[in-house]
Amino acid sequence: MSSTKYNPQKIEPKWQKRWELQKLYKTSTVGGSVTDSKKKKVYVLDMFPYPSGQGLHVGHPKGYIATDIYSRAKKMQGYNILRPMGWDAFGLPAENYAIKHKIHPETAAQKNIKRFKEQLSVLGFNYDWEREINTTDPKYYKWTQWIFLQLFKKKLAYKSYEPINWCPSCKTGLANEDVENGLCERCSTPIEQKPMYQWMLKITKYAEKLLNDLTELDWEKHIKEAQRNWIGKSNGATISFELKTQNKKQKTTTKKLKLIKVFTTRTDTIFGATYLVIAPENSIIKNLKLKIKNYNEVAKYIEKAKHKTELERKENKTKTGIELKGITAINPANEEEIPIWVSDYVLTVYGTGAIMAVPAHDQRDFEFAQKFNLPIKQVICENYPAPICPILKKAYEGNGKLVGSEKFNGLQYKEGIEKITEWLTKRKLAKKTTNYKLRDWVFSRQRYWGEPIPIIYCRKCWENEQKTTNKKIKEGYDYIKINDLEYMIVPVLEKDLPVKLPKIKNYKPTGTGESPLANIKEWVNVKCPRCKKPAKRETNTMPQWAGSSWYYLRYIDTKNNKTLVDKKKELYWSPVDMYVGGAEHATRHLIYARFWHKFLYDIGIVNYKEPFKKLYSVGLIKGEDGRKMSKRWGNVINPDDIVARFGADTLRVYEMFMGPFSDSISWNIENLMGAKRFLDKIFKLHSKTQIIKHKQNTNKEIEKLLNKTIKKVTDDIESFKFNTAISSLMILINEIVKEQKNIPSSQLKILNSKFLILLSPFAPHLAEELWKKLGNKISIHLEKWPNYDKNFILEKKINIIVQVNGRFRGAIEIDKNLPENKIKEIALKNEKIKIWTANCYIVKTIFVPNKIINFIVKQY
RNA sequence: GGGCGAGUGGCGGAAUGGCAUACGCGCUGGAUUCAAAAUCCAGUGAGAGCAAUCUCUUGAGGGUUCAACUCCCUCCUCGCCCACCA
Repeated sequence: MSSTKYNPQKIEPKWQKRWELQKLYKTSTVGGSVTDSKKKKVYVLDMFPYPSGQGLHVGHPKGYIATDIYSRAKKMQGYNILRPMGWDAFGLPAENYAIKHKIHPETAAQKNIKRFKEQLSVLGFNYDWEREINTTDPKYYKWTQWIFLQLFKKKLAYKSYEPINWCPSCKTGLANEDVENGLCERCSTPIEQKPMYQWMLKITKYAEKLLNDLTELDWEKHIKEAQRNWIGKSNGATISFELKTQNKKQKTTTKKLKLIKVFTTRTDTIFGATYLVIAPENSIIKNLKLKIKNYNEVAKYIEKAKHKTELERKENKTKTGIELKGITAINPANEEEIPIWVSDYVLTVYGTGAIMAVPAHDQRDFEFAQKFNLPIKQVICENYPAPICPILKKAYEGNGKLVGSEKFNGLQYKEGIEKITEWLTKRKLAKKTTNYKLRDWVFSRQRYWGEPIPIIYCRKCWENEQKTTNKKIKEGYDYIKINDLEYMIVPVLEKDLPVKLPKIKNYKPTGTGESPLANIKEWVNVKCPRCKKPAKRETNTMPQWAGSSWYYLRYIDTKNNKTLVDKKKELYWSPVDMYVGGAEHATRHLIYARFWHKFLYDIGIVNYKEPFKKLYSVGLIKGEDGRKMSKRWGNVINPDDIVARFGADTLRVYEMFMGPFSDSISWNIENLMGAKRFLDKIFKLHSKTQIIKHKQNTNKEIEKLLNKTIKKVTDDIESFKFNTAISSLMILINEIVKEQKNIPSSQLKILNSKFLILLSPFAPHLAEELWKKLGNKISIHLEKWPNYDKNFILEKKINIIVQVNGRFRGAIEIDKNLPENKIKEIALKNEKIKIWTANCYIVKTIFVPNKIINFIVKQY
């Protein structure tokens, strides 16, 4: 009848089909029944995949297996579960793949999704596929566009013309987050700075909230730290330096050119500021043009700096620069006249784009000063009163007290910052300032495969506006100048959403700063929704990160045509209780999604401030050679092959048993065989006819072990320690196999049932198969999770460790909670202990109840 | 340069103040087999010993403690993230 060999190839597809037919994993609809909405919920979410052309490798499912186990266990523990899956299919990689293989991106995306879904389906996951979403579906991106319109209404989406990161290979602008070490994150091409019109999202307005609310989140520390660093808050002061032309007595007259402002966190070092440095792109330079005697040379330097890629700037550690001749600045602290330089080691995008250089206490300034022979003045000393300071070999960046700083001498540097800032502020020369490294999000891409930005440019509206109102309108938010003609920026009406991405033949990037959509006349030319006169559509598209910044909300209410998500349903299901994905998203997806979520909260769309309550990051599965799995190294392992050879349950158990979930560990086929053997052993135990001896007593030992195992597996699943959960299951099964002849059949049956329930989240197919074999009619996955009996775990007899002088010398079995003096008596009578206490007297006894007794002894 | 984390058998790892090396892999020996695979049994950190047993051992050094893989300090090595951010 039933086969005696464990045959996953046969049983796994069988159960997958049945589960699907039974709709075992359909999420219960909330709102319909009272009991359901009263039931506690758990929302378990994987970072949805980007369906690439290569398909999945064995590393991808690791996180999905973990969430599968977690959600299965939670369901059995009585929770309402939401566990959906979907596809993040817009964006550069999909488009580049499509261009390379000469297939339309839409066709490629569909093909890749199909392949991914097939690969996932053989692993036996409990996704509710009725809630599948796809970011490229117009019904979905309608709401991505809708969010953009809301951002626009609140002036958090604006147009700006400034130099941004440009990838010459992908032919598009990129966000700061898409650049790694000066290279394009997708294709590793050096990034250039190119000024162009861009849609920007004002994420900086949320910098403080994004930073502060991190404390509430139950996330791994390193992810939170990564976000903190990325936001990069620093408190300091903006200090004004007055300018002087070469004609020393005559200060510059133009009001605009009177000052240069710098940002510093170290006001205490201002007496050591011996020159100023301005970033080449800083507009101050152009404004000072007439005063600069060597302007031509300066202009040349600036031109050269502009053409350097980010990478060249960073790689070339030797500092370059040029002095602005004919113009100097006054150090507001000591009234000293100091030179002004231009150098590309100062960034335009941070602070004011100008710095006060303190070469004695900043290594970068130090290098620059040395190269150009500028004075280096030490104002912080480690020892105070300072000995004659030796000539510095490098900048002293440590702590210390102030010297050479007139009345502030002797102050601890922190106090110095306070006092000097106060002193300058009173004279209106400084202002406390906070700066962030976080920059506004460059939100437009000059590419085809993305959500169209729902904006229309109307010349007529601009003209009407000029005629009819005196209202001040603002460039970027309200109008835009293209080729010297102004246009009003008109948002698409909400009722006209979605703005569908037209299907076109030529979708290759143009490189002109416009997307290929610009060539589709019939799409670009539209009626203005305001004045109904001819107008033009925005042709840039949204970046890859747009759709993924809110997808977790849509799963709650996938089919809603009226709103993004029903607020009541959102109240019930949000926030995501368990979110699992790669750590590489710490400063991209996770920060963007938090930003959008906070915005949606502020405009009343969602009920909670934060989207993801708890977060675990998946550790990488490396190749057998220890390198990252990649086509390049030929070390990629395909999950389909593993499933075909060993079965999905083996793959699942192995990947969870490899080691700690967040660690990256190399694939090892022999270890995988170990997981297979574990499942074989279970199958074998169940297929053997049990020989039953009658009238046996309940086996107390195995009962105790069972209860311990229930506790261990339950706790370990909760804290994502799957490796030790599996190890405790192994211990239990080994013991059952060994002891089965000493276990009465009625007890063995219960034991086996409970074991299978504990196993079922890890190896759902095998557990189901054996569950049926035990005679059960209803799926094991609908069973209740077992409780453990505390009384079995709390043992009556316990082992107490006996130490002499802190060293282990034996263990004694005693009744639990025996008083110290009794234990002492027993221990000292013990033969083994006697050896170590002979001829000694006891100086001290350390006793930890039910754990240890330690005698400190000395020889007579 | 800054931030975060890690270093334990031949390997993946367990233990997070209280018997270091659970569990798995590998290896060695044996059973089974014509033979192999699979399976089962025994052993497996190092050193000494016939043995009971003892000594040493968690990257290095120091400290706290009756007791340290675990806590503190210094150093070394590796990994990840960020980086001319003033």
